[in-house]
Amino acid sequence: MPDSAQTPRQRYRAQVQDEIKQAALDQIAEGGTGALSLNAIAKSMGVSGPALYKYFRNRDDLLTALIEDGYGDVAAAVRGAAEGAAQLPARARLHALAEAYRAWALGQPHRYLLLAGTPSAGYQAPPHTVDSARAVLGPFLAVLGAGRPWPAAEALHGGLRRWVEETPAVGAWVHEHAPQADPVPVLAAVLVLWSRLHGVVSLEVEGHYQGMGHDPGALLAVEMDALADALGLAPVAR
Amino acid sequence: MPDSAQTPRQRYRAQVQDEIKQAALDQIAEGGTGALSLNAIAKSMGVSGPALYKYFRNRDDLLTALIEDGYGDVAAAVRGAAEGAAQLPARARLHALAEAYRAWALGQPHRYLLLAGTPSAGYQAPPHTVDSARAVLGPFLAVLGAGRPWPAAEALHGGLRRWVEETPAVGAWVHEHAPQADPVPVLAAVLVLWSRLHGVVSLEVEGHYQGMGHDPGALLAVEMDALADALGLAPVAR
DNA sequence: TGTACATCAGTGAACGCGCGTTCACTGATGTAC
DNA sequence: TGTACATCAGTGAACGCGCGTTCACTGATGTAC
Repeated sequence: MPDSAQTPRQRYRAQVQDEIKQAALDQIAEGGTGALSLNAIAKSMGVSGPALYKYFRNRDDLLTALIEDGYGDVAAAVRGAAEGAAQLPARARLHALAEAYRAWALGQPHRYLLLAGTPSAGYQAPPHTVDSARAVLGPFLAVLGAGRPWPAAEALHGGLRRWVEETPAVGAWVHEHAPQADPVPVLAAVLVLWSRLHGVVSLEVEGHYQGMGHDPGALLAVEMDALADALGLAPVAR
Repeated sequence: MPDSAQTPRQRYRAQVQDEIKQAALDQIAEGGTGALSLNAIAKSMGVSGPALYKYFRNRDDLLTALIEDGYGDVAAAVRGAAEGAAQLPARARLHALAEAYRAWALGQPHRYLLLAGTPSAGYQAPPHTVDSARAVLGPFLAVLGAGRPWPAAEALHGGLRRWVEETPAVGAWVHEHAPQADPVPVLAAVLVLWSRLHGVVSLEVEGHYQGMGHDPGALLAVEMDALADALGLAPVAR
């Protein structure tokens, strides 16, 4: 159904909804996750507070929408990098994907913190966001599946095998990105990848590297190289 | 000066101050970092709100005290593990230290989030806490200094060398724990260690592993083993 | 040892503020015949 | 094409709440002579 099939009212609704989200992001960018206030958003839009309830059921609803948008956006960034690097050897692709993730996080730190950080008091992320998180890591699977299984990570296999057996969606997800690989070692590798990515990038975004002189991008590259070594991906000429 | 040199009033003051901090931690444990409210603390202690201002200048002051206590506490836990593992080979010590850090975080997740997470809106950590963070990583330096420099991490050396030259305290800190080692490669190794530790443990504490079947402790062990391999630490019989 | 004074923990009232959310409503926009 | 009706965005008042912080004060505890 093309966009033109939307009634003007629907189109208007969607547009205002977007404006609200944008105003919310502006507010978070200034005052942090805790600073999200419906009243303040309304004021910044020149509209009364209760008007927002025509677009979001309540504050948590809006937060959830922001988080889902965020996951979608970073997933798109990683996917875009994967497409751009499709012709490169696996190790170079790994670097490109990791750097795309980092660049997204640095470009909009407040949105990154919305996804990575502990959400504000009492907020419970809906289970749907777990799927969204998977979309971010998907493109990495193709790279990791290209390596050999990593024997050192075998301690993780038992639990992950159980996960794959109990949750069909996980197997399907791996199969979609790395069709020829045994899913369990790939999942072990993606766990390592994820925690390294998160470790480097979240320390950087949260400002914990302040004062140390190193280049966080180089640290991320070091970590990805070490992972590529463990998976036996061919070295890249520099 | 022994404790008995304290006047009863000083002793009382310190005791009440501790009670306030404990009540604050209880509150954070229930409602998250954002739920810290002076009035609520006072009520839980059966005391009027303004009374707390005799003990902390304001809300941020209390938060800062909690954070410094937290750093001190986790540093003591790691130090304790280092003492307990002093006779073990380097690789086993590395595992013991990392596991002590993880155990502390899991034992009091709300305190961990206080240190690791983004603090609440507008709060600025005083620069003193950077030193406190160093105390946590100190015991790791001795282990890392026992390994060979890790050539793959050389991309980090330039920035770190500048850091050491500009900040004498950093060189002194490394020297204290790893006297015989060149500080720069040790700092590179501790950066990798820190980000891996943070990556695994923060994902676990923040609940992002929910649903995946793996044992996060095994993931941490895999990461530490990989690091030990890179540093050439002798393998440990299992 | 007893008395005068200083210190200081804690109180209660008050200030000014912003929050999320509900409710009954107005007025404009769209729809059906 | 014109009219009656339904939909729905947005308003303003209100509810009840909790927040951090200040202020002048009371009354108990400690100190000095």
